Amino acid sequence: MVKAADRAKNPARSSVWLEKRAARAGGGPAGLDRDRIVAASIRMLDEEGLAKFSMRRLAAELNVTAMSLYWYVDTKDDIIEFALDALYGEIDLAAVDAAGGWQGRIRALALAFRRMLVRHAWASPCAGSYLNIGPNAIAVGTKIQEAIRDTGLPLHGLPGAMSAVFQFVYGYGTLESQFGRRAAEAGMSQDDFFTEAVSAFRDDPEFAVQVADMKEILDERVSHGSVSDIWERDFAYALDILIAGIEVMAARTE
Amino acid sequence: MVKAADRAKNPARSSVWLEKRAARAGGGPAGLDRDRIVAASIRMLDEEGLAKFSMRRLAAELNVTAMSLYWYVDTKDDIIEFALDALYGEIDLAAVDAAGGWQGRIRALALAFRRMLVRHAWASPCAGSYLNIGPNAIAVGTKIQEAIRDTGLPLHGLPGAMSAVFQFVYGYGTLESQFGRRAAEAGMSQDDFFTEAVSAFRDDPEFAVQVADMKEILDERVSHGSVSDIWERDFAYALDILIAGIEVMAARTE
DNA sequence: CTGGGTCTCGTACACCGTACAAGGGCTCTC
DNA sequence: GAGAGCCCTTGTACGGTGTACGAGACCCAG
Repeated sequence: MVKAADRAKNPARSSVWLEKRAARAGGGPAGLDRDRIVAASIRMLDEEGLAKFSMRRLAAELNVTAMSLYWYVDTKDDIIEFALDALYGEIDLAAVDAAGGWQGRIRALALAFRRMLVRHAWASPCAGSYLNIGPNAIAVGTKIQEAIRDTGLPLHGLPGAMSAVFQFVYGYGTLESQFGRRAAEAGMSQDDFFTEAVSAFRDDPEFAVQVADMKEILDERVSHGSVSDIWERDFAYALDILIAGIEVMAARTE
Repeated sequence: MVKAADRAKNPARSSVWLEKRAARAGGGPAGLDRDRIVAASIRMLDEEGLAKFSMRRLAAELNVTAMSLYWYVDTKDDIIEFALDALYGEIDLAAVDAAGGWQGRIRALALAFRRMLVRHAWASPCAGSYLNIGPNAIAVGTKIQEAIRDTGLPLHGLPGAMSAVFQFVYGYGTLESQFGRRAAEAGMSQDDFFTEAVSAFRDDPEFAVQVADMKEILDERVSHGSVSDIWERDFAYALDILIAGIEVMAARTE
């Protein structure tokens, strides 16, 4: 029974997870349920994207009216925050433990995180602007901390190292997933889309000099294979750099 | 005179910059102008945020009706894309050249990029989902390529190295700016906001074990100073890792 | 039978992006 | 001077959005 009046007491709550109230039971005639709402949301977000996702459409999917959802949830943002945390749950932490050494665990975590972002193109805009303090996000964060802690870096370097690796993964996953999303929306393959995007400045005489500089890199890129091969290769190389860098910094302070 | 019919021929154009049409002159009675529109947009976005930014509000700011804007611009998204590119123009590339060595130039570029993202909290959600192929973005990208090229890394490693550094900066800037934005929206200092966010799991008995693991890091963090000091320190350390990693990888292939 | 909680729905409000057509004012041509 | 035509601005309208509010429908306890 948290109605508007109660909600108004907490006007700028910055995350659902800071709300202490428990989830609604949900044995009503419509068979609604917070978990069902979140699951349906993820399905719709995956299929139609963040832009088309609306309370009315979600409600229709669940054979219910929009306002029914508000019994289980305070705002649309809360649904998205729940959905986002559920995505963190897709990351298989047991598999991470199976990898050997902190290097292996960091690689495994980075890859799983990146794959999650790419699989759900709506996730990275959300992850970027919410707090990510749900239980699944925290669990992933803890695993990350454990891995970073084992690098042998000094205490004051641990947060920086965590950022170096996982803010990179977030950025990379964002780039990759949004590129894929826009290509799909334009009805093109990623390869065609890449060609079109490059054409924006390749054809512009003002950028002729710059293009000459880039040409070598672009050519190497194209000759290497498809865009999706490139995503893999560059990601792997970046991780190599990061791990090498951590090893060096750890050795320096021994 | 690109009207709806013409626009429909290019239904899913993925960037303003792929449009060939030149900007509208704009000597009309209202003194409107694409540059004026973009400048006003940046001002409003800085002050009120992406969520409150609307065509009607922007038009009111310019003493004009919403539909007038559509003479100079095809969609709201186009305005944002123009505004975003203008932000890249704030990055002082001449100052970057003044820094010594590729290490210095990478540090200078990274810092300037991060500062830009933090100064304009609306920028990182946008930068994440648009293509960033406007003239200013390309100019920055070119400077980045030049710096990376001088690292001595093999050709096939250059894109990965670029990503390692600048997707990290993007991710870090996103985290920092969105954290600042949410704190401001909640009417708190970043320090208070941080405390509240941590409390979400610190108080939860389920996470007691995890918190024990984190405690050392959190304590070190708090003892080090304010949140904004921490942002600086961790960013610097992450860049140290990245540069060390690049140096190692370059040496390996010599 | 009568509450009162749990859940769903209908209606309504303010706001959004933008399509469309109707102008006003200017300049250029006859 | 009259008219045509372009540049720019506006009014109105459509189909959406999130969600506040109040009215019910159902069920279970007293």
